[in-house]
Amino acid sequence: MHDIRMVRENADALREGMRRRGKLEQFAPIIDRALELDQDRRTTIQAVEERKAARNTASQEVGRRKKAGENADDLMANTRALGEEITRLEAELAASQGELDAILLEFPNITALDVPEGDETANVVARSWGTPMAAGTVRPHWEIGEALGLLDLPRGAKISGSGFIVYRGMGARLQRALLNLMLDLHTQQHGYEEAWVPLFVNRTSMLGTGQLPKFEEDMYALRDDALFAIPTAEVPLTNLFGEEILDGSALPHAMTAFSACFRREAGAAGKDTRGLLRVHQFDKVELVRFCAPEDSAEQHELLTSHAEKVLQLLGLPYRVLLLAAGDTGFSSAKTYDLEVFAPGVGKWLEVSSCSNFGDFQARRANIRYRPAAGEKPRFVHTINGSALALPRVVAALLEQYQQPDGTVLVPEALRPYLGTDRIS
RNA sequence: GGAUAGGUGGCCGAGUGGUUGAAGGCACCGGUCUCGAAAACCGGCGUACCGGCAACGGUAUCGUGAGUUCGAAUCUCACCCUGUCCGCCA
Repeated sequence: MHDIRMVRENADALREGMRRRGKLEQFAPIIDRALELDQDRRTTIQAVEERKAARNTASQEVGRRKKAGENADDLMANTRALGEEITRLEAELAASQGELDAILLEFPNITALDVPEGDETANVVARSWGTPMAAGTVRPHWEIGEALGLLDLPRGAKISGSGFIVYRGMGARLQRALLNLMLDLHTQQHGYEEAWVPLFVNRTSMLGTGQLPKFEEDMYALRDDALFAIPTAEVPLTNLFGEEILDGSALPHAMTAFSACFRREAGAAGKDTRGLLRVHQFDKVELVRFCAPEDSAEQHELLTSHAEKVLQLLGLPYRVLLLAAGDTGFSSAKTYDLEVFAPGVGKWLEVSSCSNFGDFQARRANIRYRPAAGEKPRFVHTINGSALALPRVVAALLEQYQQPDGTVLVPEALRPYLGTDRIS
């Protein structure tokens, strides 16, 4: 969410931000409307507060007179009239304010200056690691998974629907092994505090991180309770400190959590849906960092390197994409996608998205910090990223480490967790 | 799910419908004292919005939202949350 003062005093910066995302046409009239509503709102606030001040003064005088046994009927009539006017003006104010609030929640974040303009064709490979195998030299993961009894997609579809995976045998254990590897790495080597969080959260939390109001159709919602299934642990982790003022000396603060993630993928039907490429429920280890604004660029690089470290340990060649403005997520100011190469399907698969949100989420969720005792609270910056999302890592792993005899070699770092050096 | 007791500032804790943003204490910050520290004493100390270059002024805020009233932390209603007891349950 953007500061209404920024919109008011620097509407051009907001327009420029929307232009870089390729959305100026869509948002220009809404920006104008916001400015208009802000003007209305401030005019009405002044009118309301002027009358409230008058009422407060008069009411106190009523009290004084009554205590002294004097008559106050005239004052009371006067104040009653003021009250009616206040009621009317407040209704006006609520209308302007309500529309303005709704609009402010609709603007995406303004991307950072070093983010390239344009749509996804303007994405930039920032760096890469390892040498990808030639595409098409090995079988796709769904064939390997079925042959080794790791995946049972038909039964997943039977009990839940397409896009719901059943892992079996070493396939199931592989989930556990990967999660433990990642959590151990981040808590023991990278300094993250581990959390275990609810999978269902309320509407306020979903608004706080920016999933709502725009993307409600992508979320699973419960029928009888006002709760949503989380699409990522980013939601509970970030909202943990909503409405709080953190101690500046405790920043940056880093949290990690494993969670199941639920996504309806409403707009993605039929696109890259085979095997493990796009599923409705998956496990993921998430990293979140809270920091002071001046540190966020550096903290973003640090978090991204933590996610990369997992791929390096697993020996999976990957590239780091700096997303162009038009491809950058709604709440994000700057995003690196980590893509791992899956030689069986012959594609780069997104396994992590590491974003710097600036104060965008912090404003929505009201997460602040006090730089030092006696100083004013400021909004924190939030940064998060997957490290990593499991299904596509599993896909790449099976394909990359497939052997001519059909078995799958286990990368060194994973062996203690999986309890074997080969899946057969 | 039923019954019952509660939700006041960073924390604890007063508060009769009328100068209550809210006593008191703790914590914190600054100062005096001291070689230094502690203690003691003095002063300061929530957040947000509106107006103003600023000084400052105004408004709101006692779980949330409505309502009664000239006026609500205080009265009414609904909801949320917490404690306790009962029921159910992995």
